[in-house]
Amino acid sequence: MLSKKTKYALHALTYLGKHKAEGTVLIHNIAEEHGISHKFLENILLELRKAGYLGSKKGKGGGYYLIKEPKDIPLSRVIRLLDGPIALLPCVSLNYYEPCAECKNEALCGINKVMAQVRDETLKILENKTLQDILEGE
Amino acid sequence: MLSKKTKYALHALTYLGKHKAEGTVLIHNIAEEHGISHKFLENILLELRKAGYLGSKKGKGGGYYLIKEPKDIPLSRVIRLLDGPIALLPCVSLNYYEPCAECKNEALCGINKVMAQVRDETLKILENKTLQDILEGE
DNA sequence: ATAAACTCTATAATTTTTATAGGGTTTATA
DNA sequence: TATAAACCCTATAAAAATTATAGAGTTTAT
Repeated sequence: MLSKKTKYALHALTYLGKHKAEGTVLIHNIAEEHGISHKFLENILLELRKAGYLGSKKGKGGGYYLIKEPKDIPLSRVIRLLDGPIALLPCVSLNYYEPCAECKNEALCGINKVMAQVRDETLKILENKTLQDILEGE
Repeated sequence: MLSKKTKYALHALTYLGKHKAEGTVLIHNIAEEHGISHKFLENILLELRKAGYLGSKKGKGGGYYLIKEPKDIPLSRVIRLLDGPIALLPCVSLNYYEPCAECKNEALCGINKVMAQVRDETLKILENKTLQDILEGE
């Protein structure tokens, strides 16, 4: 399951996508719309900005806005940013690889092999679904 | 990512599949092979037995053994049993459904729609990979 | 009778996630 | 140029979930 962080990030991105015409949007408005803690959401938007998905304007009249096209924001990226690996095991993660302590030899591990396949097929799904798809469903 | 519980369950099932000829296998042997806590693994094997994957023999000379064919143990089942939902959000879980607090109307939620598609496609993957596939990779 | 091995439930320890707090910086505008 | 609005940043607290342990049953081969 996705963490609340990732879920809220998706809500925020969706909100920003829908309100693109308004220029900037306040954290406050997004938080209120979904009943999310303002401060918690603040941290999430900060991460999304640092990762290059959002721009911000400081000071009075400021706010956040999308700086990427919705079609260029795949679920895979948002999930990796906020939740970490998409792979089901650390030993097959492309971006967060770590060996599994209980496994003596990865090359001889059937679980490793199958999970690498699962990862590849899962990635295909998550790379092909974008914010655009979410927006089209609203 | 899978919890250690699920990961250890897969190791245990694999071990039991490989040692099918021996009749029963001791918790101890599996735990030692992978450096897993005996007691922790004990709880996991208990769950697998209650779920109908394993049989056990009590008393001296007892142990665990597979009672399902490896091809009839899909990853989806093992994951659901030990880790819970496969869906990325509670609002699209088939087996563990719960509404999302921050969502006013599921029918109008683009995230919900996309995640239902992701769930369907992910399930296809996890229902088609079985213990058999793992065993063939060892 | 005894020891081996699974059964079951409770609880403790650890880690991760979620949430809050509060001072800092920037900027529009009166 | 003072002020208030709004994002910036880091630290810490609270809550929840995961991981691990404990210990008293029960069953069974010998």
